[in-house]
Amino acid sequence: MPELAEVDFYRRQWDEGLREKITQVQLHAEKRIFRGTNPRLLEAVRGQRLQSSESAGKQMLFRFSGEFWLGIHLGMTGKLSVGPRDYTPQKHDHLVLFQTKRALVFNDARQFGRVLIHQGKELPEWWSSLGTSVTSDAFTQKFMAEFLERHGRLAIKPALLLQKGFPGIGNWMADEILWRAELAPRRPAGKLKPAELKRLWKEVRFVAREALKKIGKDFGDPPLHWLIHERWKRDGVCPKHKIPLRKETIGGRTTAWCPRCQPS
DNA sequence: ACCCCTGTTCGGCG
DNA sequence: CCGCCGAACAGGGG
Repeated sequence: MPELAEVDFYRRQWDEGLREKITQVQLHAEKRIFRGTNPRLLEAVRGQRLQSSESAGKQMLFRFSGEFWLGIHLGMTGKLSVGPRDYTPQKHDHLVLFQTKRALVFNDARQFGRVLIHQGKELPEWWSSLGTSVTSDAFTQKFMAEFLERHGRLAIKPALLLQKGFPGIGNWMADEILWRAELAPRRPAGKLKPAELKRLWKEVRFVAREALKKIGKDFGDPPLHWLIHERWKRDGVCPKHKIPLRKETIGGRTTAWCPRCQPS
């Protein structure tokens, strides 16, 4: 499920446990979710305090005392939650960090997500090598255009899903952005005119900011007139024209768009 | 039973 | 070596 704003929402769930010690660690060490890392390292998090958390795109980073870093990616079905101190871990709770007053729970049924553990003074490499946040000052129209140029033959829809260039943008946000920018999803990324690039850049930032505001805080609903409310309906219509949306697989992902707003 | 899925990664191909 | 595509991953829900 989670894209930019949902990821940030889930990250905040564990904030309740900031500054408090981990008293016990339960995990499913053999699960795919720990691929590429050593789950045994996590045992040593017992006795350490959760110090801070942040998110970047679809990635989250939790910092613990003792120079421990925990990275989490939620994949398609991952979520973070808080349970009571006597919480009983469920089938897909692959990592549960107990504190005196609560349990910090990571659940992921499909295990497309990932947990990474790192110990050391420096930020882990997998964190520092992430792309430039789409809401930052560094994400300029020029910066975006140069990225699209490097993937010039790729359709704009799958280009928006490249996390190196658009960290946090996922399937629904990409469709929302293209609909608002009035760009057909199959347009080659490298062939947008200056005015189109400007609209795209504006809407990338608008949709990201607005989603963070509405969803990131309390998982509220996206604004009423947004495409997201129509895109998964069987008979979804353009919020603006009320005509049926087109739906096709583009770059392996279901894509919905309005043929009138977004002409080829 | 069958088909869908807000995500990444890897192998094959050009 | 680079970039793109489809399949695979694993499970739940309609």
